Amino acid sequence: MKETTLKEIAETLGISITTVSKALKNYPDVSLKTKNAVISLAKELNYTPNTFAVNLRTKESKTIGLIIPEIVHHFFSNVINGIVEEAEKNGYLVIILQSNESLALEQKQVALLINKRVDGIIMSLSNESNDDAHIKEILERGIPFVQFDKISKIIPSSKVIINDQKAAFNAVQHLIDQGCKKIAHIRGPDNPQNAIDRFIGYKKALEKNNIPFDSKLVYTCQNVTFQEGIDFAKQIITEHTDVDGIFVITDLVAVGVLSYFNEIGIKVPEQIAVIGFSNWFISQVFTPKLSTVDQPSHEMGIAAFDLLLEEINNKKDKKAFAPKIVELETNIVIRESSKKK
Amino acid sequence: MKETTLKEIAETLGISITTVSKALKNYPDVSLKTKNAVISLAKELNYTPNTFAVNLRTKESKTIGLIIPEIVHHFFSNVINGIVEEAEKNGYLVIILQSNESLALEQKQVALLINKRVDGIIMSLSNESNDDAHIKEILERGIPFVQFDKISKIIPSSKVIINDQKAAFNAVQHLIDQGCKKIAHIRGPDNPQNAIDRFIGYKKALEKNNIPFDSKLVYTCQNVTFQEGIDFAKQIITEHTDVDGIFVITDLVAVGVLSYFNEIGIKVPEQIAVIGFSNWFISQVFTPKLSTVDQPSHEMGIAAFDLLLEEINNKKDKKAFAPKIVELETNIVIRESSKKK
DNA sequence: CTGAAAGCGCTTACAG
DNA sequence: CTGAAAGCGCTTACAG
Repeated sequence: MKETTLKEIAETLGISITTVSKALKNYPDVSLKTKNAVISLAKELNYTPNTFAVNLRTKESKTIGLIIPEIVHHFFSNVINGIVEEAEKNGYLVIILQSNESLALEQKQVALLINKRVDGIIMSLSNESNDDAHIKEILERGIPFVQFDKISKIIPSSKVIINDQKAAFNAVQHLIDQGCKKIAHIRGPDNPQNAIDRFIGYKKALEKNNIPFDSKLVYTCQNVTFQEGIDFAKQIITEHTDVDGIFVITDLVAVGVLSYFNEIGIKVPEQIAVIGFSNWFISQVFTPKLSTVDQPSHEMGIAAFDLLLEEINNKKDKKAFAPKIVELETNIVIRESSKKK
Repeated sequence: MKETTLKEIAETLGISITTVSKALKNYPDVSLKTKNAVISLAKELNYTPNTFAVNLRTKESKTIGLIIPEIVHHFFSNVINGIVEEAEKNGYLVIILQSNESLALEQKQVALLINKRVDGIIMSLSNESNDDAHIKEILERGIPFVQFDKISKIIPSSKVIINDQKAAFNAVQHLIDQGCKKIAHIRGPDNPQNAIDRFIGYKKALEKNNIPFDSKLVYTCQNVTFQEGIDFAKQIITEHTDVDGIFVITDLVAVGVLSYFNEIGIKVPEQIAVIGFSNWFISQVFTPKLSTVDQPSHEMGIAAFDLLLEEINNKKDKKAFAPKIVELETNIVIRESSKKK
């Protein structure tokens, strides 16, 4: 179908393209009469400015890119939700890409977004990411960039994070307060900073309470799945008959643990207390209800977009911009799976 | 940062812009020597074609729009996943918008995407949608368009659907086969076609088995939430002490039902059998495990994108395109919540 | 208050 | 094999 252009409106009205453009953009130096004529004709013809031309002229697309490891994930879909909503409110659209936890895909996707000339990029790294070249390229090209959740500490960009060490510390301290003496940890993969930090928080809590750290009590997820929860739960009770508490990297895995314990009749929390991380929806409806650390996912999305927008605007105004780090609060949510007392 | 352009490459090499463009696009009528020189300089300068200019010239953006009611929803995030993956494979990017089940937002978002001149639009209607004007505008403008899941039957576009009537019929028949005599239905809101069709399937199954239909046994969700499951479960057992089966519009609500029955000690399936719809992840880990209808969400996403791509390509070739309807198979998944025998 | 003109960075039909 | 030129549809500095 033929799209209406400024030229057509100008010709129909017998005025110049310049004036039509100004009238539609409400410039002050157009007579009211002309303005009204233009606006009403534009409306009649269903005129919509050609974004491709506008983008080319203004060098911005009012579109940002978002790369996340997994869309089908309670935490990430909530973050997406926050970003998309906040972006729309501010006149921006969001292109979503999923790295599937693969570094190769992530690199390709960064290239796609650079190529697409999005106004900015928001990203959470894949578990495989241990190479920064593609991230550095984003910064070198001067593209506004915000990291969240799984971040690279050494990349000097804005970040939206939580204090994983502290949150993990509190979760483990809570288990200790409930009387747990031998606490296992099912941790995340080796690369992600948040898995590392939660592990450090676990160790620090033990140390603080004079409980010796035992590396044999630490189990490392490869894929962070429900099934791994089942498998590690089995392994833990086989290898350590006296474990009485488990701190798990994330709720999905923790629910796997609970599910296995339900099946073989281990009483939670009486025999073994369990606490997860993320406050996934399922955690509050599972039996027993899972204790966890609430992460403000929707708010993280909003904060990430806001930081990006600030950087985009500063860039437009040619103002310097120093990366900012926003740290959001987390809360321990105590439910049935850890309440021994 | 300054971006490299064709012009710069041309000037550096002392050749024309035309030749540079052709060399990079691998036209056959460029000497190998020139081609190599261009390619290697382009690489060195990190050249990336300016998509804004390419879009303007070619009149396509290799970007599609997706409007869904809710991102944070197991079914929809799986569909998004399928669409985003399939799009990327075919060189397309996906802009996501969420209508939040609001007609007003949905209308605004359609306008945004039209304005953005995406190459096509994929959409699932909001529960509020009972007005087609904005959808018709998509078609009138000749924008390739595919509906899925919550569709408008009368809009002549391509569609990816399941046979909701049949699937619901089978689910209810299954309850009857288990010996249920009085089956309640917690249905979805009034507008969505799939809620209507599932309701019809429910009625047909009763009819087929000579069970009288009783409108008092039908409960209508407004927001399709976990909490509504709890509330309706309570209402059902208060109002009808002899209900022995419930067919629920979707798993999220069904899990609410199960959760309430767990709490007050009603035995599922012995006293009341329950079956949901969608095969949400949680359904297989809940106690009791929820019977449900498996909907191939990821495949729906792939099919929707493929239909859209076909229409986009036909439009480019100026070929006529007749809307296609793809109906995907569903399967009943029988788990603990409905197995009386 | 109005408009001619340049230019954003590309693609491609056409000429040589 | 190479290149001059037109044109995609806008925006905006500038002149009148």
